[in-house]
This record gives sequence, structure tokens and C-alpha cells, in this order.
Amino acid sequence: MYAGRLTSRMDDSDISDQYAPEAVETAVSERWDETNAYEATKEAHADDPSFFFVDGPPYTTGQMHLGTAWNKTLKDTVIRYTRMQGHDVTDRPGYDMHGLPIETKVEQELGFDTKRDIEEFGMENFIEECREFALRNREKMDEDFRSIGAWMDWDNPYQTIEPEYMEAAWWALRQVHERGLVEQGKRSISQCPRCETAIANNEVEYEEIESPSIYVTFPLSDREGSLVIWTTTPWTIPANTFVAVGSDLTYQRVEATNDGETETLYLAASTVEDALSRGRYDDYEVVEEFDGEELVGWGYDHPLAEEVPEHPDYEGAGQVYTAEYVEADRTGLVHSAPGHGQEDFERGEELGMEPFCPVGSDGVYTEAGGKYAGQFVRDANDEIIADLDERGHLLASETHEHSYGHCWRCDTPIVFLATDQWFIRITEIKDELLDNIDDAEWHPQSARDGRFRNFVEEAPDWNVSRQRYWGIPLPIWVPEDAESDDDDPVVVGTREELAERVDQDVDPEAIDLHRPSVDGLTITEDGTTYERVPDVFDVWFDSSVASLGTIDYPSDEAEFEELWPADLIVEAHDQTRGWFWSQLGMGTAAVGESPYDEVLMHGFTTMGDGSKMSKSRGNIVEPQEAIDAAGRDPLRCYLLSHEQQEKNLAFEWDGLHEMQSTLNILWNVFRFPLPYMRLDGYDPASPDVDAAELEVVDEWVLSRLQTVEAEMADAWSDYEVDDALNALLEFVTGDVSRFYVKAIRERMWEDADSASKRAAYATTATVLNEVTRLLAPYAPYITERMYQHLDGEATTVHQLDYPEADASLRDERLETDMAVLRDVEEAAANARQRAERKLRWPVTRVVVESGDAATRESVSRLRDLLADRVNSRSVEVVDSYGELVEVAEPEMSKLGPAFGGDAQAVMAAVEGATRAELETGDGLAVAVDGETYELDPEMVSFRSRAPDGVVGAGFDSGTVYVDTELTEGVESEGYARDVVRRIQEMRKELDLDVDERIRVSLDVGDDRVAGFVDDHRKHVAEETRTDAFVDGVGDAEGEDGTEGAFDLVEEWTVEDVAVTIGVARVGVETPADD
RNA sequence: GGGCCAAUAGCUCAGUCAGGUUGAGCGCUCGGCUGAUAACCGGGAGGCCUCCGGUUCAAAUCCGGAUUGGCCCA
Repeated sequence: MYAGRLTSRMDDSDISDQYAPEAVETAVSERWDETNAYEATKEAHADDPSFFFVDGPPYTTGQMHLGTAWNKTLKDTVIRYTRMQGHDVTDRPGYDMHGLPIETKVEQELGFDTKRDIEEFGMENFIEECREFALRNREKMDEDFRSIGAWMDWDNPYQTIEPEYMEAAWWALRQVHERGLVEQGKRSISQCPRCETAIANNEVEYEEIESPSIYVTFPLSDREGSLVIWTTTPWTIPANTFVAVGSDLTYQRVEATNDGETETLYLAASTVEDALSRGRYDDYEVVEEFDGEELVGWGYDHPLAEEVPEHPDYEGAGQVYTAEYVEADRTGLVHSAPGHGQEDFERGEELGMEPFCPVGSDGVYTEAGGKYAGQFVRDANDEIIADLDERGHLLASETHEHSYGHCWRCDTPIVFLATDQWFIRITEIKDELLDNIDDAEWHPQSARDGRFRNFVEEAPDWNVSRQRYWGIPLPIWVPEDAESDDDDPVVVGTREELAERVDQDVDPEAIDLHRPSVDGLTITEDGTTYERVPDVFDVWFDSSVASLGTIDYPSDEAEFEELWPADLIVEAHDQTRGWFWSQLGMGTAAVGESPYDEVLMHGFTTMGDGSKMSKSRGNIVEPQEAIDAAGRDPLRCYLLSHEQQEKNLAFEWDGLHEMQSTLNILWNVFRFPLPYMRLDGYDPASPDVDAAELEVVDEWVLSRLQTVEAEMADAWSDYEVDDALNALLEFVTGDVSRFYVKAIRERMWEDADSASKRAAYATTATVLNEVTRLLAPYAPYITERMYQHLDGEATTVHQLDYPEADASLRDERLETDMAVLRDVEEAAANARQRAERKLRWPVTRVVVESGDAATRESVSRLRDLLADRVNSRSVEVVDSYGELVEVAEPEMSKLGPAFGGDAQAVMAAVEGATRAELETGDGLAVAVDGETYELDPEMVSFRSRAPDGVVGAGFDSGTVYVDTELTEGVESEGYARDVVRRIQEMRKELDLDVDERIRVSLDVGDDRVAGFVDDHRKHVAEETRTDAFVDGVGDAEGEDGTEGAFDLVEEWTVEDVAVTIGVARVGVETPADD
């Protein structure tokens, strides 16, 4: 139990005058810790229906940045909301802790350059370093995520390096294998020659580089002439296997001459001009044309046949084929090497060609590279170009700037190699994948049907193997005898199974599945001995089983039965090709289902100008910086008040501070009624509006509250989290602060207890209680602070139920009426401002003119409230205001010709005259210097104007006229209220308690005005809690026979009249005397 | 090079699906406020709705193209 709850609840001394996020958040954090609020919240919903949320695991290299802060804030808000809606929510956070990025960081820390350094250091040591690095970072990130108020199960995160998690990956692969989708094979992959491993396509970063750009002639073997190809990778020419043409392109045979020598060249028609000019030919002649198809089957000689003796020359190699990747660019003939390029590989596979790759995993030519063996591929470019030149095969040699893939971690340009890898053949189950896409609901749906579906349609087989150390070892065992290649590999699914099948003794409970502990294990079955392939999983494979790993499947089967698949996942749009995809692929391949039912896809944070935040640009905004500047709740609300679905958020400091101001308004609304409630002993914890004598503004604000709740529910049903928040904040600032609080100030200030005051208390308390809960998922700290002060019955506001709209409190007609009233009020304020009549001074009359019957009815129904709001003695509602005066405007184009030299004078006389003044009975006329001028109707136009003393201002469906004519009564009340205002100001300056009594001395420097004020002494006394008016201001202290000096004397100027006011406290025992 | 998304007031964004006088907040400026007053509220100024075409009686909105930025992919 929270000690001193009741006293702290009603003692508002600790509710600061201004919203101080830091103080609120510190106090609330401490309270959460003391009371185990998080645990209490989960406990409160433990028996509710389950909701399986799966956290997309952030990678443990860096710290939280603004984007991850947004991500976790959104998740936290969704989780809190879902709990308050009555769900037992799975909230296990996750971390992605394996993979090349960490290996590279550790290599850098240890000063390593190559894999050999790692081998020398010892794999086990290296893996230990990686583990420590990952754990160290995870702890830092835990701290970061907690610091923005994310309530997740931080004591029990899922970590991809734990045996239970790694086992989920093994299990999934075995499932996939049982469906026959696991395959070893050569594929052309992006290889980082430094890291000596394949890297995933989404790990490739593109940068501009300068490459050789060469045009090479391939001599035809069965006819005269040469094919001309173009390439930026001379080092792939040793592996050339075929040349590709476009079936829909036209090719030409040209006789090109240079220095009198003629060559026969073949290339695409549209490229001849350009290519030959690059080759510096003097002239050329087109001799013959061919369709691409006609070239198919032509043979040519490998241009580096002698340098690379092992070049492909088997049946079918060294010929022309069609391929879809050919474009009418450069030469329209494409040098194709299935041992390198990905498209070349695929086409080669279709054609049944064995890929030839004379390059090792380190990017160095092997013995198969012949003359170039031992050289790094890009270093060999120059020599290859020189050799081609020497053999007369070099048509042109230039350089070319283009974007080229680099390893995202070490920035080394990648090479494409056909190597042995392990694949999941997801192309085999493409239809199933596309079907499963439709089983998940996305927010926004368009992302699913657009970019996601496009991607899945195009997705190639999934290469899951990496030739590295820090990862989940592939649970694949193959026969140690290479000749038994045809045998099925053994895929082990669990630790238990491992222990049963391997030849060695293994304790399934104790084994760490990381390398090298599993490397030496062998399996012997049916006389064949199997050894594990040394690869580890691509790190994308790890996170693809997150929905299993979160619930420790397969080691814990019960949770899987109950929860799987995930009800919701929440990530940014970069995961379309990442985690959204890898999960779908794995769920489909292993279990045949989408592993998630709903996806909420948010955007990225960018700078205010929409540009990327990046370290290199030095424009990173750290979450901590934003928290320091504005607070956690303001940051959270700022992030969540922008469109959440797909769109990026352009961060802006002003916007963040604005959100703090908005929450400050909430804070003021919250603390405003507290002193009055305390004075009257009113407990805001359980207000009863049904029993209260509600006034029309009370009914209205309660109705608005229901409407907002309905709007929020509607928005939340589509995870329009920002719409819900903005509707609520708009209600707080626009309806509660701007209108309702203003409307009830008088009732709260009332001295005596009254039903009206009680109704205002009940309404205000209801609004605050519900707003607190409605906002709680977004701004967990300030709402907790408010809840504990207003109620505090429960351990935390976050364990409560989310408010729902109560139809019986809704009154749509009243809301419409009030909207009209507020329009009219605004127009009236506008008119007053133009008449320079401040609101404190009453006006005699306000006329609302509208041609719209509904508007007139709305105003009529709220006539008294309107009169009060606009401070008018009366309100009239008319369809047409009859007192308008028509005022003349001279038409000079007509007056000029008619009156010549007198025209200027006539114009001046007409200008501003009323119709009545100009009408003579049978026409229009104006008198100038005693002379009368007859006017034709077309010489004058009229416009309507309010009569003197009346100012009009338009609103949506009409016009408001404010009659500001001064009467004694108006003046008298105006001055009195001005005096009241000054006394109140002084009470405030003296920091008097709300109910403290005073004595007042008034010295008004104008007798007439003094009389006005005297007429209202009783009113002034009531409004200011004045017990007695006394003389004495201006006299020396204590000489007036009263009890001494005033506590405060001030000189004011009220409408140019000097007013000196003295205020003195009255002791409690002093009886009030008038 | 391809796919998707965005561009509206000085700034941040609504409005675009379902075409019909562009709105809000902040900032600026001028006011108002009877116990929220270092708070709060209102008025005003401020827009070729990125550009070029098309459809239509009518386009910020629909269609096509361009430019710039973002994400993803090659």
C-alpha cells in the first residue's frame, strides 16, 4: 500500500503552478518502482483474453535513436491501450544479437583485418568477445527504452543468442526441410571479399565509384567478324561463358574502317553510332541486319583463351543466347558469366550451364584463373585490359562512374561469386506466400497490397548460410564422404534430438549451440557418417523466427498452442523487405501460415526539411536531448501526434515544445478546480453526474466527452493512433480549457455551497478522470500523477479500464447548438473588438441575424447562456436585421459627365449619405452649398451599414450585431467590474487564500465614476470577499482610526480615471461588518 | 535503373479515398480575460495548394509527365 495516499491525494501543495515534466516524471518513476506498478498492471489483466504482441528485435550495435524511440513508444502505447481494453498482452521485448555487424565491430576493436586474424585469436575467444559486445549493448539499450517509459518485460527479454531461441531457428529449418524446401546449391551471391562471406542484398550499400568501362570484341569462330560487348568488370571476362542478345532487338553487321583497315563487327543497331565513335573508327558501313533470334547459336572464341586455359569450353559454352536482361544499351550484346553475375547465373542455369568461377571467397583468383591466379580480382583489371589489347580484342577503354554495391559494415566493394550456399526455395511456394499475405491485415492496407506484394512476387530463393562465426550454426549434417552427395542431409530440429543422434555425449540442457561446440559433432546412421556444415545462419534468419522465439517454442509448446500466430507487429516501413518479409517467409515455409495477423507500419524520423538524420551529416537528434528539453510525455505525444502509418516524421524542436505547452494546458485544467474542491471537501474520485443538477455547459462538455471517446475508439479500431490522440488533445484545449473552464469559473468561485457548484465539480471531476485514462497510454507519467491526485484507489492508472462512450450522456443537438453559439460568440468578440468595447463592460443588446432557421433555433435555445458569454443585457434572434442603414456610394463614371466641374463636390456630398437623406419622395437629390442636384439612380449605389453605435461581424451562417450604446447602467457596471478585477489582482499578488476575507479602501479620482462604484459596493464586496470598505488610502499609515496599514496599496488607471485601492487582510476572528 | 511514399501559410501538418469558396497549431502582430494570470483566450496579416499538361461546368483533390526529398530494391 502506498503510504499516506489519502493525505497526498487531497493536498495539492505538491501540484506545481506550472507543468514541470521532469519533476512529474521523476516522482512517478519512483512511485512505479515503490508500488511495482508494472507488475500490478499485468496482474490486473492476467485473466483477460490473451493478446500476442511480438516485438521486432532491434539490433544490438547502437543505442536508441529517435526512430527506435518512436517505434518503442508506439509499441508501448499500443500495449498499454490494449491492456486497458481488457487483454493479457505478451510484452516480451527482443534483441537481435548475432551477425556480421557485431563481428565487424569486434574485429575493429581487436584490430583484425582478415578471417585469418580471427582463426589465430581462436574462434571460441572471438565468439565470446561477440557475446560480450552484444550483451553490453543490450543493457544500454534496455536503459534507453525504459527511459521513455516503455513498459515491457525488461527482466525477461528474448535474445537471439539464447539456446531456446536458437533452437527455434533449428526447429524452423527442420520443418522447412521436411517440406523439401532446403537445398544446397551454387548461387551467385554478393560476397564481401574482406569479411569472406556472403552478405544479404539488404546489407549492400550503394556508392558511386569509378570503374573501367571497356568494349571488347569476341571473335566469331564460325564466320568472319566479332561480337562487341561492354563491361565495367574486366575481371569477370576470364569466366565468360556465353553472350546474350535481346530477342526483340535488331542487330547489324557493320564494316568499320580505321586507318584503312576494315573490321567486321556485330552489335545492336541503335548502338552502332555511339560504340564505333568510342572505338575511334573513321567510317563504317551497315552491311546486313539480323533479329536477335538469328544470332542464337553463333559460336565465338574466348578472348582470353590462352591466359585462362580452364575457361568454359564445354558443349554449349561460347555461344550466343537470348536473355531478358539485355537492353539496347552500349552494344546490345552482354558478356555473361554465370560464375559471377546473378542474372547470368539464373540464365545459365536455365540453359543448363555449369557456372565457372575462378575466384575464391577472398576475391583472389584460384588456380583456375590461369595467368591471373593469386591476384585480387580488381587488381587484375589492368592486366586483363592490357592482355585484351595485346590480342586485338580491345575496341575501347574508358572509365565509368556508377553506383556499385559495398559491404555495409566494412565498406569494401562486393564481388559476385557463384558459391555453394544453403537455400530455402521459397520460389517453390510463391503462391502460398501470396495467399498468406491476404491473411494479415495491414495498417495501412495499401502498403500490403503495394510495396509488400510487389516484393514478395519478385523475391528470389532465400540464401540462409553465411561463412562466419557469430551466428546460429546451421543444424545441417552432410555425409563426410563427398561422393555421397546425393544423400539427403540430416537436419536436426532440437537440442534433445541433437543429443540423441550425435555420436558424442551431449547434455541437451547444458550445451551452448554456438560454434565451435557443435562443429565437431558427428552423426552416424545407416553406415554413413555425417558432419556439420561449418556455416552459420544469416542473421535475418534469426529474427524470422521471432514469433516462435518470443514464446520459447519448441521448448515450450503450451504457449504456442494458445497464442500463435501474433496478433500484432509494429515496425517501420524499411521492414517491408526485412522483418515483415522474413517472418512471412518463415511462417509459410515452416508452418504454412502467416505468423502475424496484423501489421502496423510506421515511418522514419527525418529532419525538419525531410532530409535524413545521419551521423555523417551531424544532424542526429538524440532522444535524451529531446527529453531534457521537453520531457518524456511531451516527446511521446509529439511522436504519436503525427501520422503513424507509413509516413515519415520530420522532427522539429518547435513542435516538441508546442506539445509541452499543450500538456501544460491539460495540467492547468487539472489543477484549476483543486483548491475549490479542497475547500468544500469535495472528493473528485467518484463523481456522480447522474445525481447532479447539471447546467447546460455541463451537459455539453459531458456530451462532447462521449463523442471524443467514440471518435477515439473509431480511430483506434484502425490503429489511427494519432487521430485518437489529436481528438483528445483538441477536446482538452478547445472544449475544456477554452470554453468549459471559462464557463464555470464563476460557479467555482461562489462562496456558498450550491447545487450548481456541486454539478460543476462532478462534471469537472468526470472529465478529468476520463481524460486521464484516455491519455494514459500516450502520456503515462502525467496521467499517473493526475490519477494519483484525483483518485489513487488503484496502484496505477494503467491497470484500469479504458473509458467507453456512454450514449445516455450524448446529446448531439446540444453539441450542434453549442457549436453555433461558439461561432456567434466569436463573432461578437470580433465586433466588440472593432467597437473597442472590452468584454468586462456590458452591452445593451446583441442581435443575431441568420437566414438559416436551424441556426436561429440553436441560438434561441441557448439565448441565456449566450447573453452571459457575450456580456449583453439582451439577445435578439432575427432572420433579417431591420435597422440597417443604406449608405450611398457615388458612381463617378456617371457623376463626372453629368456635373462637370461640380462633380467633385457632389461626390463628396453623396459619399456616406444615407438613402433617407438623399430621397426626395420621387427621386434622389443632394444639396451642395444650398444648391440642389437631382441624381439619376445609376449615379448612386447603396450598401448596408449598421446604425451608429452598432457593430456587426459575420459568422458561418449569419451576422452578429453588437449594440455598444452607453447607458448609465452599462457604465456603472463596467467601472464596478473594472474595480473588482483590480482588487482580485491584488488579492492574487498578496497570495491570499481563496477564502480569505479582506478590507478595502477605494479612492476614485472622478466623482461621477466614484458614484458608479458606490452604487455597486455590495456587488464588489461579494465578488472580492470584502468584509468592509474603509477610508484611509492616501493618508499616512494608521492615522485613519482603522487598524493600521494596508497590506497592499496600488494606483490603477481605469478608463483614464485614477483609482487607488488599498487591501488589508482581516483576521479570522474579525466579524464581517458591512 | 525499378517499386512505393511525400510536396498545401514563415514552420509543422489536416484536407486528397468519395472533385464544389484551402483549414488548424506554432510563430508574428494587435487585443481580451472576475481567483488556471510567468497561465489562458480572441482578432488580424500571411497561400500561383512544387511545376507542366489532360479529364470535367468545376481540380489541392482524378489522370499523365517533370522536379525535389524519403524508404526499399537493382
